[in-house]
Amino acid sequence: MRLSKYYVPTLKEDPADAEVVSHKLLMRAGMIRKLTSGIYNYLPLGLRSVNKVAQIVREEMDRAGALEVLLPTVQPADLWQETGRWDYYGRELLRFKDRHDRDYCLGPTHEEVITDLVRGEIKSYKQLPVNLYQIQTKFRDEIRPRFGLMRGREFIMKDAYSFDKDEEGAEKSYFDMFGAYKKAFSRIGLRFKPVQADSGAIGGDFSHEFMVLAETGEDTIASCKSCEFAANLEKAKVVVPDGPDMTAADCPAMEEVATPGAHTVDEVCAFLSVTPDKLIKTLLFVVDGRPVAGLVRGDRELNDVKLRNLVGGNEIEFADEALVRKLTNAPVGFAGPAGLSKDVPVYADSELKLATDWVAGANKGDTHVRHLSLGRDCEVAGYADLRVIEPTDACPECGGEIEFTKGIEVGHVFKLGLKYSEKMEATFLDENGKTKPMIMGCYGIGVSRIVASAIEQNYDENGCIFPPSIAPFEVCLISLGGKDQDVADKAEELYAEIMQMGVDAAFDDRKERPGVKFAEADLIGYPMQLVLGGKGLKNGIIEAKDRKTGEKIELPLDNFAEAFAAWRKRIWNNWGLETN
RNA sequence: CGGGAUGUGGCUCAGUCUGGUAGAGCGCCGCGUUCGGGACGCGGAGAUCGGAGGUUCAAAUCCUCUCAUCCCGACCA
Repeated sequence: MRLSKYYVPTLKEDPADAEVVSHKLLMRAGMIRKLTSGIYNYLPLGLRSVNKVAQIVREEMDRAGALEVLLPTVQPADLWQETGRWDYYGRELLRFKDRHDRDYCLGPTHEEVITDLVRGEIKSYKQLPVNLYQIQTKFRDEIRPRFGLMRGREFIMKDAYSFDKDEEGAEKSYFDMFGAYKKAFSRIGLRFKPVQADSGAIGGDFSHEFMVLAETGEDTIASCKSCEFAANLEKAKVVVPDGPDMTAADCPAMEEVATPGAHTVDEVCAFLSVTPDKLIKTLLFVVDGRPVAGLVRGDRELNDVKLRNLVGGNEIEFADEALVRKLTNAPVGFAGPAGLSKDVPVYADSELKLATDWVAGANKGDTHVRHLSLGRDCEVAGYADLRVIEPTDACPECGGEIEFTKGIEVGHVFKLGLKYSEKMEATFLDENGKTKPMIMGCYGIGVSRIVASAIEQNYDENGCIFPPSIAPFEVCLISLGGKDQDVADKAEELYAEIMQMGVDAAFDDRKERPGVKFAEADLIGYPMQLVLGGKGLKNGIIEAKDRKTGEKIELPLDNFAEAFAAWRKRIWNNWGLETN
């Protein structure tokens, strides 16, 4: 590709509305342009990267036996009504009507459509398993799109759906995808980690997220320094250290104490001169419309996903101020487990069994209680792991040390089970002629998000640093033959040679000053730069720069193809990649 | 949806408080010089100051409404 005939509108300054590096650099390198909030145009360079990611994903999906299809973006409401998601999915689902006043939506995901397709075609266990995937544009009307391609409303995603006749098959499909994902992300050249994720009502280890490790990630991962354990913060189990059950132990009679104006844990502690670990924090939630209370120690954080899963709910949110008043007869800040409305089941974090004589809210304005015993003074519906893991906690699998890292979710594998097949009657006849629902799994990869996360993980003050596997072009050949026709001619010759090798090259043959060419090559982040100048030509060499390390070497012009091939191989290898 | 902020040539911003003929840098076009890390000189084009209404002799500037975008929060594969 000749840059003189290409379209790369670079920017010298950061766009005003970009916050994160990937957004700034994608804009500055002329790869994307915003059309409207959360919706972007992909320019030639950006599209090339997206397509390269998609192609790697496609190859690994095919290799794993999945079959590519293409499903519509516009979906009829009645399918969504079948699964109940038309009502449940909420504002994120962009709905509209056609000229006949029929309801439609833009697909944020395709479980309904794929299940509908399969149920019409597959009737026998002999046709199973089947795994269908597509690479396509999704639309989710995010409450708050941000960070450029990282969290857009419209984005490109690969989604796959597997259908199996039994549990063993479903498990195999799941782990086949898990393996394919590892291969795909490795080939893309990103540092990533599969982590256990929340699988809602399904339970077990049948949900993993693939995280690209980057400082700027929105998610936090808890991982073990000594074993393989890694989990999303919301999923990470907390193991309570052994100790005697103190819920029935002796404790002075509970008494109320006035704590005027003390709402927060810190304020109460300061007022009563106790440490936060002597306090019980009582948090009121609404799960699927019903109130629930969760108890954790004053110095801990309650994990709402764990509480939601414990009570088997779908949607959990904090009780609003009015509800708190109704349930506790007090303003926010004075809720406690003792004397709470009987309509509210109280669940306590397991850790609370290990001590007694607590301080807690009194369900009365400006008042707390002390000497509270959970066994004596309140009714606890159950004890369970309810809190968020902390770096000081032990690894739940091996007891080792835990560390926290930031990550960007770029893939998710999930066992769906019968959720959709039952509701939509996607059934088949088994070996015994019995009708059974298919067992499903779904597997997503954020294709456009990967391009952004590659930049989040690899950039410097001069611009992007793309892995060669997904760079818009692997190499940029820069000709400094301004008025030196010999240089220009030789560059042409080299370009032809590189093209002949089948290498993806950009040829900077523009009439620009050298500084401009260098700066733009760095900004765009071609992993390899070849610079041919007058002096080099005279000395029979061309300069080769590794964008990642900045290392420059000289390649001989005699035998250029061979020297270049060897250098190129080294660059790929340094990224942990194989040349194709 | 709550809190905060911003809308001025293609881009980044000044000008708004204190109303008086719309600015700079970058980019773009032309000419010349320059040519190994985003050059320089000269000459140009390009803006109904987000939109609507109002106050005023006069509005980018003051008032009202509205739209859009961004940030924080809640939310989210």
